[in-house]
Amino acid sequence: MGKEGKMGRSRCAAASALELIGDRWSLLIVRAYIFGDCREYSNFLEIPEGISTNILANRLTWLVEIDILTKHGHPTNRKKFYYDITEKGLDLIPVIMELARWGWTHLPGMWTPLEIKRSFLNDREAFESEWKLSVRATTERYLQSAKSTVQNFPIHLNR
Amino acid sequence: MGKEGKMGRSRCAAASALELIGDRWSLLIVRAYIFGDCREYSNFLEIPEGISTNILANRLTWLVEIDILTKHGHPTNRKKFYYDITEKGLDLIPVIMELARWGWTHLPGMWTPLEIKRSFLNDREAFESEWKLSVRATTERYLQSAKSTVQNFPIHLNR
DNA sequence: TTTGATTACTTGTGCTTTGCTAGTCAGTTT
DNA sequence: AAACTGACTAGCAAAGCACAAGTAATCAAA
Repeated sequence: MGKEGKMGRSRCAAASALELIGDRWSLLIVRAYIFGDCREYSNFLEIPEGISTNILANRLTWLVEIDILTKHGHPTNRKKFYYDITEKGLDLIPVIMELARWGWTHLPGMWTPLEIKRSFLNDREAFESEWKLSVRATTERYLQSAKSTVQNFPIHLNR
Repeated sequence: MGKEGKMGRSRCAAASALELIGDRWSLLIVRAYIFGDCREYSNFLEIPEGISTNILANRLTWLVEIDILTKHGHPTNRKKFYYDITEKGLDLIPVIMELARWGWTHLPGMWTPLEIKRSFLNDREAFESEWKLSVRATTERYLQSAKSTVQNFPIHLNR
């Protein structure tokens, strides 16, 4: 991909992080995964910021390449795929949350649930580990419901 | 500028923050200010990632426009300017540090002083307020040394 | 079993942003 | 007065992105 390119690749951790995920879309996609429950291509296409198809395909490939997401065949529908997130990806929660915190304290008109603000500011570590569990659980539920759909309507007799 | 453009401007705080400072250079410039003691145009030009002049001019204007930096005439040299940082700008310390933490824990070969890691991980709030003081002090020193240069060599008699 | 929809892309076109290099120009030093 | 500095602009090529259209595989319905 185009990312490893020109930049003198300093050994500054912040600069290198930005080199990998500092474009207009990567963090937004990770946010949509973690906080927006997106698991499939089509889910990401629907995020309110409006990403275009080619860029989405491009970024998903990239995020898999740098080991933030992993890609898997859908358990029951062979034309679908779903994405899982790695520890490295989940570890972006603090980055996204600090960005959000900056936004809600300095920009007008932001919509952020009070409960989220409160629990994040109250104990960041606890917030992070709770959200990690919640993300895993969402993936679990997503996969379960994929399977149960088939169990509930095995051969579409009920209509 | 080009930033407010296409994006549907969701009310998500993280997305809006990224809309303002989520490009390849803005955060790097703020980092160079806070952690690299850059105060003048020419200082920023020398950061190891290598920013080009037009982009730098553009981003500095932008950062002033969104109230992260402020621009001032140099106290003793009328062709120079220096930049000061606002509270809104200093409040990006946690964002930059979380990015750095992600980088040093997940990317190989990063150079980060152990003391910084330790003190950040030990108490983030303390780290932030200490650095804020340090940044203010650096600006103070920068301005003092500009003045004292003149005091030490008032009419350049001593060489 | 053909027809039509869905899903996850790829391709093509044009606009916008970036990156590099080379000026410019006022103020400063020599 | 000449050379130098600091902060930009200008010009152009390359990359990134948006929008529209197309494709290939799969699935569902008639």
